[in-house]
Amino acid sequence: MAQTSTPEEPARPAPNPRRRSERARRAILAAAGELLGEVGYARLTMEAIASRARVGKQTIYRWWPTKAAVVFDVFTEMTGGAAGDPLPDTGDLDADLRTVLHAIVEEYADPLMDRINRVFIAEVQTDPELAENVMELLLRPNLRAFRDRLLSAREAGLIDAGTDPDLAVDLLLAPVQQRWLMRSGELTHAYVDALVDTVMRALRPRG
Amino acid sequence: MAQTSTPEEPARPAPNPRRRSERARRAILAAAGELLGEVGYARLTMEAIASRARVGKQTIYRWWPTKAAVVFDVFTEMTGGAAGDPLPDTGDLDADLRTVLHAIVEEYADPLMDRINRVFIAEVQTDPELAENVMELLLRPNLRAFRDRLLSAREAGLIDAGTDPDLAVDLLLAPVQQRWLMRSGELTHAYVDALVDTVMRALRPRG
Amino acid sequence: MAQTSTPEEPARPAPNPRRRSERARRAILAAAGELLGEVGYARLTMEAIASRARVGKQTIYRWWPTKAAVVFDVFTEMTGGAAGDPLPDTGDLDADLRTVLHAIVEEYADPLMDRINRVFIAEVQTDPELAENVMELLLRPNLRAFRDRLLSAREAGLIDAGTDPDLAVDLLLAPVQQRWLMRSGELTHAYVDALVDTVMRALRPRG
Amino acid sequence: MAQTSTPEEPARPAPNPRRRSERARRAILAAAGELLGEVGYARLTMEAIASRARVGKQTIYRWWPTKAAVVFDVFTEMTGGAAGDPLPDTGDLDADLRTVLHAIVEEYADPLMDRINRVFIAEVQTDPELAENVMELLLRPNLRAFRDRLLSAREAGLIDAGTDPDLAVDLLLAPVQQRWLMRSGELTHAYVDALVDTVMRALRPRG
DNA sequence: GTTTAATCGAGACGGTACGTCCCGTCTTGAA
DNA sequence: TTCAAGACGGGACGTACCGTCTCGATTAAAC
Repeated sequence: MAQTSTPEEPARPAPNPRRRSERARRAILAAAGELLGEVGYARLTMEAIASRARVGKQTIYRWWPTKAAVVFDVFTEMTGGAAGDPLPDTGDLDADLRTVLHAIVEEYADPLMDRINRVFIAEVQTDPELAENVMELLLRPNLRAFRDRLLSAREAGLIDAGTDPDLAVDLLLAPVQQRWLMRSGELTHAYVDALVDTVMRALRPRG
Repeated sequence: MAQTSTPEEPARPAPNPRRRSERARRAILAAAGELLGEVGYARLTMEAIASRARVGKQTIYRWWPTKAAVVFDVFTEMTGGAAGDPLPDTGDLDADLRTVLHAIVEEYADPLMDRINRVFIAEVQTDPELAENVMELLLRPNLRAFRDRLLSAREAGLIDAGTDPDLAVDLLLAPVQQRWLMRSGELTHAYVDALVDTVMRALRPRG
Repeated sequence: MAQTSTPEEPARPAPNPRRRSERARRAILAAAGELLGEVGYARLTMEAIASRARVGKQTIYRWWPTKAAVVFDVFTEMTGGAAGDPLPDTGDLDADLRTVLHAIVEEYADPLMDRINRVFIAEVQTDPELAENVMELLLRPNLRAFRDRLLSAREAGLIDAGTDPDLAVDLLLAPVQQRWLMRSGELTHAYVDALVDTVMRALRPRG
Repeated sequence: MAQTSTPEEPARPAPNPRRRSERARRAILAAAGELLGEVGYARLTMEAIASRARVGKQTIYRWWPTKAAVVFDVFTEMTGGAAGDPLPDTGDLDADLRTVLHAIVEEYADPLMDRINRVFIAEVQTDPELAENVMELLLRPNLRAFRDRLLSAREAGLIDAGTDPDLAVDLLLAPVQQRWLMRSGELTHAYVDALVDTVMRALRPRG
């Protein structure tokens, strides 16, 4: 989750994870989390993390290649790997989608989540390896959960047999994420309801 | 287009734009553009821009508050304010949308555009003022162009009278931008075609 | 006097001495001098000098290549280039030598001079370029002063015409410096008197 | 020879020398010696010694308090405690002195001896405890050997009865060591011969 | 011969300082 | 006044070593 570099350029002899200090790991992630809240990502420094965690800088660099990697672990530690829980399946597809999308809207409304999510979006643009990590660990599981719910609905005949599930997922998630990301419009529950209504109109089984 | 700070805090006597050196301005933007291509945004420094442009650092700081502002101007200089051109209106809404979305896909496929667009996405997460500039000058015009085309189609009875044009725009653009942004899936012309098909199914006039 | 490196390896564009800040120069030398007295040379750090002098570290590194070079300038600033004053010439050679050697003994007895002199002796063992500087600016002038006095005495017929002045200088200075340097014996005025007596016995004109 | 600290401050339970690994001791001294030759004393690090010797750092710190102490043992291991051998006594004092001083000149001409001797000179300026060790184990025996030879010559009536043997030793050794140490002049056999000649002139029995 | 406690190789740890890179401001002539 | 140039005070970087501190895995002394 932490290691982002693959080609091992400078041949530093690779630290032994069995001897890693759990105490230091926790202190670093805690310090990073606190500072992230206090000063934001741009003004977050490795030096400040080390000093707040009462840890040598080397101890951070030994286990994380970059500031982004540390923050990434702060995040995964926080959410406890909740990403990818399957969607509820009450039989009422519209209601289930609404439930989950409302929850997402709530999450984006939380200032800490907002901030930390924006950090990833920003970092991911620059660091392709981090991008892959974020995709694989945070996004893809969610996309899959939606996809699975839609597939089960398709089998139940609730949506058209010809529906491309990936496209359907994009139609449900992308507008929400886009509004949040670009602040291109208000992100309300009403918006989500209208979104689900409209998308479902396109997915309904055709004659 | 350059000044991103509004309240003129530090009482520096506000440079006189009439005496501004056009030569320096051009050299700075050119140097910034080149370096952006060579090292990317994160490793782009004011110092390097100044040195490449054979310009004093002060000359940059006199006219742009931040690195992001410089790059922003590089971008607007490049696109020549093309943002916001109205969509073609051939009467065939599906075809018009496809045309424009295919063009967007092409743009994202251009490495320089890809890179520079990612810079904005990243910066915008941190700098709310830049965010507003980007929204106002780059995004909103495009959204408006789509919106106008959809409104004209609604008037022509091609899409349902109850259609929320903002939501419709989101449905057409967000999936494309999302795929590009998060690299969450291939961004092909076939995808765009399927997208337009599906969205139009939701928008068609209902009995 | 400060620059100790000759081959200009990394091609850093060589700072312009005309624009050098006298204020910073003075502050750095003052801070270095104070700290040298407080913690000694081994525990003296560039960081502490910079911080005490309220100066960026780069400002030190811009003008001095090493800690030793800074301390070297502290020293030359202190002594004001006094090295190399000609010896008194009262006509009484023995008395003149005694006067000067007693003064040297006093100088070595001063704790600050002791400390700073030891720094040079130590550094000079490692850094041949500094060694050359020290030799040329601090030692050689003194050796020359002694040599000149002995030559004038030889012309006056006070010492044997066959005397090698360089050897004679060594006989007068080396034992004093050696005792101080290696702490191999007490360095008293009585010792100096006996030394002059004995050496003069070797130098007296022979039949 | 190794322990330079006297009062056993930190109550660490004092390692048992009987269980000491001879293999490790040799490897450490060998590694230190090699590295000393390769990178010099200033760039010699405990870490490098440990790694080259394939030894834990603790094993070094267990038996030597400082880098200087290690190098000191490298040296004593090398010379095998040859310091302090009595001077030859052929009856011809001048010849005996010349013999020994020529040997010293040869020693200083050997690059490894030159380097290692300079290390001690340098270290001794900073570390008074090491200074005492070096004086006691390396220098004083040599001084004593010279002194003894001169005393026997004085008894034989070869030099004046009033001669202070300590001063006489200084007159013979200090100029040689000084020239080597400060590189203040060439250190040739001719120089040594002239030195002995001149000094002996001062020491000859007076009417 | 076994036991057992100290030493060993290894290397992670909390730290300090290094020398470098930029930041954004300030100062100096020349145009 | 603006410009090119670049020195300045400062903050953070990522690295190198310091000397201390665990870890098992050998030893070698005492049983």
